[in-house]
Amino acid sequence: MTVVVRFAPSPTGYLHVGGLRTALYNYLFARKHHGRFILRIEDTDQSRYVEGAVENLMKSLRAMGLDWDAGPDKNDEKGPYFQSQRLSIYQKQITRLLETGKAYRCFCPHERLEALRKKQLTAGQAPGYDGVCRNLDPSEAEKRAHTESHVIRMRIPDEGSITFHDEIRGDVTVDFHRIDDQVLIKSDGFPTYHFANVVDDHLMGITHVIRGEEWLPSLPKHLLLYDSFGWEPPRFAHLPLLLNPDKSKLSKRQGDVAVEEYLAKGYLPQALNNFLALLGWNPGTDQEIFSMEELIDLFSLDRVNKAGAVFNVEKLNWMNQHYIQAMDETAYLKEAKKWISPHRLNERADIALLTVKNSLVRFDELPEKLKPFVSEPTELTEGEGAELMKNETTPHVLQSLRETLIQHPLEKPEDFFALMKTVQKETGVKGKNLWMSVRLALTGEIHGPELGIIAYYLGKEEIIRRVESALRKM
RNA sequence: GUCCCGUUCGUCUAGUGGUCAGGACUCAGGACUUUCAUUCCUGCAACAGGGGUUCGACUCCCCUACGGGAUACCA
Repeated sequence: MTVVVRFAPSPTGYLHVGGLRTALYNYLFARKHHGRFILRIEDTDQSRYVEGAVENLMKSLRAMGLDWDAGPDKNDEKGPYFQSQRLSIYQKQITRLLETGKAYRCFCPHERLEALRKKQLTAGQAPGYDGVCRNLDPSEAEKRAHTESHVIRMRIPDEGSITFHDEIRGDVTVDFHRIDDQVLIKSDGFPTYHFANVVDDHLMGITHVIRGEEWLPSLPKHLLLYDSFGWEPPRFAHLPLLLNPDKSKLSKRQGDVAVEEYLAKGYLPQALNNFLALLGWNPGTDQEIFSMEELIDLFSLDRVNKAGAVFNVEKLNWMNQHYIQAMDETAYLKEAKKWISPHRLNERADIALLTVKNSLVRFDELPEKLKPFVSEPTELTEGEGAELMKNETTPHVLQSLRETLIQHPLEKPEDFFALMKTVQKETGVKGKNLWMSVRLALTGEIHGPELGIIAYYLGKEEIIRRVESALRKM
């Protein structure tokens, strides 16, 4: 049997990191089993239509390297892959359920149900449909359907229970009387999630439904639907949720949740994938860094955790830094140059970029990290730097450096060390006093990359200019 | 309220009856270094509670507590 899985987001505007994790697990599972990975857009809620959301979703998915075998832009005989374009299919299928009495038309006005709900809630009862239209005469209902606004509900058995198997959670049992007569077709003719989902999963030949845990409680309804149709249900795996630091379901309010935002901050797709893969799954070894190939090779549903996982940015940061460090020079330089404006650096840009490579956590930090190279030192009036500049040896050091510089070459970073050696000999100043004076004169900062590299980057003339400027301020 | 799911260091996790409960992130200390960072070393830190079962429970069962999810003509 060929594995067929799907990622079925509703287009709400952007790709949520939780959604990405679900997509990733589906993708890994599909690739591992040489199966198919399908992208299906669940746009059955007309009121939630967001312009450009689907394009945006696909863009993020592509940026993350998750390619699908069929989807909105890759139609085939099982499509279309927009649920909003499959209305006739749902119409046809619901008829079967109506005919067998597994579903019925409900003409209850919204207001009545609303009031009913309220009453039930205040009475401390479980809210649910009271079944007024449950036993309407089908032919009578059929007639009314032409003129009256209505929905179609599924008929849940009055008694009994259902036990189902989840690949991650094991066997779960739910009583039928707990389940409401779920709406299948809304009054606007669109299907609800439950109906469209089951119909599409079956028609598209989905073999494994891998989705978030929030769907676990409604699985009985879905199973009942498969049963009503006489279809064999796929296997199900409900993934633990991604959590905020306070353990609630990961939400926008408590930090970034959009994949595009992480990308915009300079997190690498590989790092984000690696990080997300480990949030709820691990291969049982101490390994933490995985290529996509390794993840595909090692992934299995039975090693997915049951408990929710807090999305810990600290760990993601560490991982991203690791991935940046691991990039080869060419790849790094290519990426880094996307994050700086081209005119900020001189012709020795590469050495500056390479120098800050190991300290980068995210690429959006690049301009800040490059400051020691590009910024004009500002006058030091207070703080540790100002104190050091007041040091009486400082002017001597700078004078000496200026003269030495004129007489010696500076064609590579190492030349600067030789140069400083000379300054040390001539002034008798060494260690921190020597180096800090120069660092402050050149960058205006007490911290920064190795001075030899900064000096080489700046070049003789610029160094002399800055040294003289510093001397004038003293 | 009701139903469902869950619970190992602060966080991500390993662990499937006998372990000094392991690793990673964070944090602290140290080494290296002209500074910061990187790197390396060391350290702090956990089985929610109570009952069983067993010679023996983090591991199995039950209860409680806590957390989360679901209870929509949203997905």
